This record gives sequence, C-alpha cells and structure tokens, in this order.
Amino acid sequence: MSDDQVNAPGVAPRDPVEEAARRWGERYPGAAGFRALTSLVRAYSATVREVERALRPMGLNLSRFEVLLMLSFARAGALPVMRIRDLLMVHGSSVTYLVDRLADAGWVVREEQPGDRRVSLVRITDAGREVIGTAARRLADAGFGAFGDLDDDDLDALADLLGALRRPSGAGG
Amino acid sequence: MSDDQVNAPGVAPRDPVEEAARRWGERYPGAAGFRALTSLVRAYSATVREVERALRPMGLNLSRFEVLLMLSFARAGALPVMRIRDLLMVHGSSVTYLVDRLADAGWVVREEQPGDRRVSLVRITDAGREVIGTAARRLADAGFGAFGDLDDDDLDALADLLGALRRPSGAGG
DNA sequence: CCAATGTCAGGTTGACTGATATGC
DNA sequence: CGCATATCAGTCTACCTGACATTG
Repeated sequence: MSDDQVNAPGVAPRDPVEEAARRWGERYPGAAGFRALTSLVRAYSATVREVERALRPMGLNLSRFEVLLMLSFARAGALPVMRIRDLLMVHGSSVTYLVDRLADAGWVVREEQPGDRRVSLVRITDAGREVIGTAARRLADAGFGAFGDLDDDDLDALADLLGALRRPSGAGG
Repeated sequence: MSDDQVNAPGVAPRDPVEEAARRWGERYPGAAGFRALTSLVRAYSATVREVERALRPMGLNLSRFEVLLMLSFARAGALPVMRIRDLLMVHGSSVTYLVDRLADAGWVVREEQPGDRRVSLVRITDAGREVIGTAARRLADAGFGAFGDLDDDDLDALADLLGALRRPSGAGG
C-alpha cells in the first residue's frame, strides 16, 4: 500500500476522502468513524457554500435564514431569545447578534413579553415573512445545495442517521 | 404521516428538527431536503464541537488537524499549498493562514519546490508527526464526536450518502 | 439574596474578497 | 504577454468569556 496515485486494479480511490480513510485504517483504529467524520465535514462545507449562494441575493445567510424561518413557524409569530438559542443550538450572544442584523433589515422587532419583563420577544414583521417565503422557495428550487441529487428515500435515511448524532445517547451534550 | 404532534400538557417537546420539517412541508416543497439540510447543519455543529474539545489540549483544532494529517499521509511528507487547498476544499488564503499557525507551533516548515519556484511546499516536521499521532488516537478514543454511538454499518451508510453531496452530479460548482 | 434573561464589550478565530508580487 | 501560485490586507461572521442591568 505504498502507491501514491497508482490505483490497484479494480479499485479507483480517486476521492480524497476515501484515500485518506484508507491511510487512516493502516495506522489508526476507527477508520469507519474517521471516514464518516471527514465526509460530514466536506459535505457540510460544500452544502453551506451552495445554500448561502442561493440566499445571498436576498441579504440572508444560513443562520439568519434559520432564525427567520423558526419565527415564521412559531404560532405566535414570536419567540424568546433563549428559545431561539435552544432551537438553533448556538450561543445566547450569537442570537443577540443575529437578531440585531435581522432588526437592521426590518425583518424582526423586539418586544416585551407580558408577564416576564426579563424576556425579550423577537417578532417577525410582514417584511420578514415576505423575504422568508421567497427565500424558502428559492432554496427548494436550488435543491438545498446538493441534496437535490438524492431521492426522498436517501434523504430520509441520511436525516435519520444524522439525527442520531445530535441526540447523543451518552452523557454528552 | 404521524398526527401525534399534539403536546399533551407537561409532555416534553419533540425534536425541533422534526417539528420544523413538518411545518416546512405544510408550506413549501422539498420537505425531505429541508429535513436533511437541517439535520446536517445540527449534526455538524454538535460533532465539530465535540471533536474540537478532544483536540484542544494538543493545541489543534479540526482544520489544523486535517492539514497535519494530510501531510502525514503524503508519501513525500510534504504537499504544495494548492494541493492542500483542493484536498480540504477551502480557499488558498485559508491554507496560508493555517500553515502560518502550524509553522508557529513548529509542526510544519515551508520549503521551495525544486523546478517550480512559484510553489511553496509544506513539510511536516518530526514534532508535527508526533502530535498528529497522539491526536489521531485521542480522536478515535473520543469516538469522533458522537460517531462512536453508531456501528460500522451505519457509519458506512452515512459516509456513502454524504459522499454523494460533495460530488455534485449536476451543473453546480 | 439568588437565579434567570438578555445585552454588551473585548478578544479570537477563520473564512472570504481582492490586490498584489513572483515565476512559469 | 497570459496564466498559475502564493501571500497579504481588509472585512465579516460568529464564537467565547465575563460583566452587567433588570426582573422574578
């Protein structure tokens, strides 16, 4: 196994991820885990790049899109900052930053929550609903990055497997 | 599919990703694609957080780990900047930045490539080989984030599906 | 007083764009 | 000359920590 670019007969590991996984297996344990990790990282970066290209003309990136979408899905049309933080699995101060940007664009407003004045409710505006509707359809048209290349069965299987990663069975978090 | 989204009083909320996917399906096309995209984003962020926690004690993060690992896998022990860029699917200037950090730590050195003085070869040092060996075993011990919760069949299936995402079949780029 | 919510300031990371040298 | 390689300057995102005011 000392070939750099020479492929053994019948096998063509031209993909850098497969090549790296093979070399990992020669030296370290957990080659399947390494291959999955590397695939995840590359797929993420390729996908986010595509998705943000589709969103950019509307003044959105993926994080802002997600905040706005969650607000548009909320029955009350508004969510507390802490709730957005939990839904998106980001830091509280990141939510403050994101909401600032969305408020600059006029897509959300902050308001008090009656009954608990510590809470700052983030409410989507009509302009926000308009841009999120356009953005959602554009994103679907763009096939969600490269997800358009997969059929629904593959997409479901992928989402199921990925779901196990964000719900760690152990004591992680 | 399931109509049991009703929240009985006191019942824990369901998975936010599944909830969002359901609402997407009520309004927009491509619910399976949206679900897969959202799962990817959440799984990535949870996984990278775990992985970087495991690497941090050695002064590495995921990007630096990957550069050093690719160098340790290269037969010549060195790669041109452009080759690293292609392997990691990042910008050339990002590679310059990463190599600066690795060189600061004494894990790589830059040298000229004989025959083409435009090219700057990045070579891993003995110290670099030492740290990458330690880091690789620690990462495997840590289960590659939450990948340790999946068996090899699931990991292979996941990597296969993710592999399709980084090899766009369409006219995308 | 203590706990929770949210904002803010300051520092760090790393990715991107665009403008350069430099060499083929 | 065009083209490729790599670096650099400047910008932007988003994270983190810790402090703080406000409220329950």
